[in-house]
Amino acid sequence: MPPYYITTAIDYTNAAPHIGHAYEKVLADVMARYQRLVGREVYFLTGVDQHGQKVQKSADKAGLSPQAFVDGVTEHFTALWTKLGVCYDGWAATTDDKHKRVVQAMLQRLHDEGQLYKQTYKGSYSVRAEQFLTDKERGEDGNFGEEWGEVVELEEDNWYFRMSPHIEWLKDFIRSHPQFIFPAHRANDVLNALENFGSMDLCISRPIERLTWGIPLPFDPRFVNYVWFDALANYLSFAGYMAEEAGNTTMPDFSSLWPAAAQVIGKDILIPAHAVYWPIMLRALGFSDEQMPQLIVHGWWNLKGGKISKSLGNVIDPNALADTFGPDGLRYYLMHDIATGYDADFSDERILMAYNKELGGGLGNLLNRTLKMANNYRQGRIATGTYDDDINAALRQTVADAEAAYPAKMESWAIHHGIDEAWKIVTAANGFIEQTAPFKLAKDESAGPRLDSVLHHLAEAIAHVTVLLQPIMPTMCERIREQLGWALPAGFQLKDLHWGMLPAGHQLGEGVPLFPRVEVAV
RNA sequence: CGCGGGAUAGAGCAGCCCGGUAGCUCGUCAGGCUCAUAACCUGGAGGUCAUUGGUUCAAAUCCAAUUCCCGCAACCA
Repeated sequence: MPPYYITTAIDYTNAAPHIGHAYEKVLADVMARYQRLVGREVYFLTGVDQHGQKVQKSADKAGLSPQAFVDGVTEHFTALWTKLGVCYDGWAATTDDKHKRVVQAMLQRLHDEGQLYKQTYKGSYSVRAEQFLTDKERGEDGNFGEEWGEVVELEEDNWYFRMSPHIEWLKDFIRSHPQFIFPAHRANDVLNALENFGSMDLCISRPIERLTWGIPLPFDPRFVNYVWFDALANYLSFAGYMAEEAGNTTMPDFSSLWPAAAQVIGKDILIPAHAVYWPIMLRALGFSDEQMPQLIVHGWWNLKGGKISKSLGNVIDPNALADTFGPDGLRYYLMHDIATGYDADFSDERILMAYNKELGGGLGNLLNRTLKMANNYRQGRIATGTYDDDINAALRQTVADAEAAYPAKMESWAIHHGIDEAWKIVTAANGFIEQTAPFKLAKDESAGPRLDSVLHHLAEAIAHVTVLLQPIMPTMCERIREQLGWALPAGFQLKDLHWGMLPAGHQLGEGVPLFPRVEVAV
């Protein structure tokens, strides 16, 4: 089985990361961890898009060189990923020389093959916005509004990429490959957009008089590349594409990674960038239909009602949320309260509830009460014995059912449903305690064997939960296992789950609350 | 008639693809328990599954129409 190559959009280093950036990276990280859990080799690539006019302007404003400016902003991203446990294998920074060389090699090749051409464009140019204006920017009266400042007629040469010859192919490809875009309904959006696309080619350059902060065109030094062959190409360059031509060493083996199994992006950059430009770029470079990647298009976190709690601070700052609820608390919320591909409303009340009621009251409390009883009654030692009954069997069945249903949910990006499966075990185990009342069994000498079996079932069930939730809450699952006195054996895979992972005589640890209640006046 | 998404208990949502007693989290009310992070368990109240029509023995689920909300292209996940 080939490695699982998963990418995310690379974030534009013009401002600090917000909740949406965090969601996308955590989503990809959860899938990467899940794939590792099922034993697959994973290459997880994420990074930052550092070139462009906005960066150049922001850097000027801050009195920094563009590189110094992006380095500073980039640190906010890398620090957040470290904090949130986003564990990537490759870091795609577009100012990386390795990347620049590949982009130049790609462009040179397309140029040599006649897929690029130079043309003069004449139009209305806003000096203030530093961009050409189209009819869309015209106001009701047909003139450009004051917000554009001085508008002049300007003539400018630029390089273009021939996209028109591929538009019909793309339509056919999308229709015949429903797997290309997930969720499927987004494909209709793309096809609809393509109908109005005409025969537009893509402008891929800016003259250096206007933009210097970019990758120079190798065949025409008076221009730098503009956006797409820089930003989108990261998925190729950092996977080892054209490494030899570019003189890059120690790169991944491209042939084994491509096509990417999942390219996780937001719905805003599907059209036209990822669903139009990107596949056409790939095709122009010679990739076949079978070598097209799969796009995973996620929705947005909206702030409905704009209700922001002062006591929580700026509620959409992922750093503040991670400080309050822990990195894994935030990861849990971000994965649980949204269906992949759809939008959700961010709610500070909901994250507080998810943390206190579900993580604290549900999972955390289950662990804590189990360990307390085991330590009080049995010095934390597991005894398996021969006692069994229907109540025990029912709990084992719940565990088995959840583990049977879990993989399909995760594979299909229904992360919230995967979590639900794990939670069925948590709920059943809490109910199991009420049914069996180990605290009563402890007072009855003759009930000793049953008490042993009850405590064993609880500890074992929790161990199973930590495996299912491992991709979502890696740190907390490990902490739980520490308290259980148990660790995942080296090379452990999902299929290695079985009843009896905690052997007779196993020594449990001490219970310390892992999700201490957060008290906030919302 | 541009396209797409949504409409399910007080709130937020799942279920819809593959029709068969309407489910989850929270809130609320009443009990229970006492091992536990003021937590846990049980039960109740609360829903004409937006509307209308169709297919069917049977529709939240399939089909058709209607209404209302939310998005929709350039450097913003």
